[in-house]
Amino acid sequence: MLRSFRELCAQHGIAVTHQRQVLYETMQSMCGHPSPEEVFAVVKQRIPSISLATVYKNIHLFVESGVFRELSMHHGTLRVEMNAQPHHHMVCSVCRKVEDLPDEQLNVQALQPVLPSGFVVERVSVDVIGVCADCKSRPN
Amino acid sequence: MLRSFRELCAQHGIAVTHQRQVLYETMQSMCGHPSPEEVFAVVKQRIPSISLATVYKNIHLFVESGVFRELSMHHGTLRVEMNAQPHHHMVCSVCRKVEDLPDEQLNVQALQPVLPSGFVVERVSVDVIGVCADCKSRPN
DNA sequence: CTGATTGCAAACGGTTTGCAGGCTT
DNA sequence: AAGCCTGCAAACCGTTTGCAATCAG
Repeated sequence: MLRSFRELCAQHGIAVTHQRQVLYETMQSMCGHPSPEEVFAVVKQRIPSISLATVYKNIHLFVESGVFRELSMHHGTLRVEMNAQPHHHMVCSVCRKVEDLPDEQLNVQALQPVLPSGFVVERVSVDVIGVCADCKSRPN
Repeated sequence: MLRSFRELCAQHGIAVTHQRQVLYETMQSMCGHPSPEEVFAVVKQRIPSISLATVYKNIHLFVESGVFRELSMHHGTLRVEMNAQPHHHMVCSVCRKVEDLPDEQLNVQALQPVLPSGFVVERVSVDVIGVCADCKSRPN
């Protein structure tokens, strides 16, 4: 379970640099889902000369090599829901296309979430993440 | 079911303008979840003089007044998942804070989604959307 | 008539890129 | 030694804002 950063890098085929190691440790130590700017501010305390570009490059490297994951598979730009029916989404992890999935096709009531008290639920949204038929058949 | 745009505006307390009406009709007619730029390109065919700023202003107005909804409740900036355990999310619709919800606290296997053939599922991600305790207690 | 809405252009904020020098392997 | 990685500054792109002219109620 407790493995060194060197091993982790070897496993993912990426070089071990000081910036990379401090960034990794910092991200692991931060709770929640901080933004790149927030991570940058903390890393800067240990490496004052680090640049924001390096933080971005390495966060992407970590995500691409599978060390971390992206929080949301959705598009980066504003997307609006015009479908007024209750429904959920199928998201393609390759092309990021989002398709609707009618609520009846999912047994959402069965979820029965155990939540901390104080959180007032408005609705439950399910994303079925995978690879769409188009991306599956496309060679690349 | 079939109600006029005038009625819809009256109901939401917003003024009826030509741009607004064409934008609404265009968005309703586009399938999927087009970006503001994509909507703009289509609306421009009917109103060549319309500006992108107007499209943005009105999409926001539609979302604020409840005519449409936002596709994803997540932050606009890049957020990374450092928690390697299988889990889901509780998202506050007010402050957009995201908290983790361990997979065991949700009966996800019970969902049994009915999917179109050709879609290969990687995982199912559940967002429990609501208002967190902090935002609930905060007066504003 | 009054306030809301529009189109424009400039500003903005988060993110990416090109590049010269430095570090890892 | 070869190539990857860093820091910098400029570019980028989606989005927002300020403003004067125009429109809806």
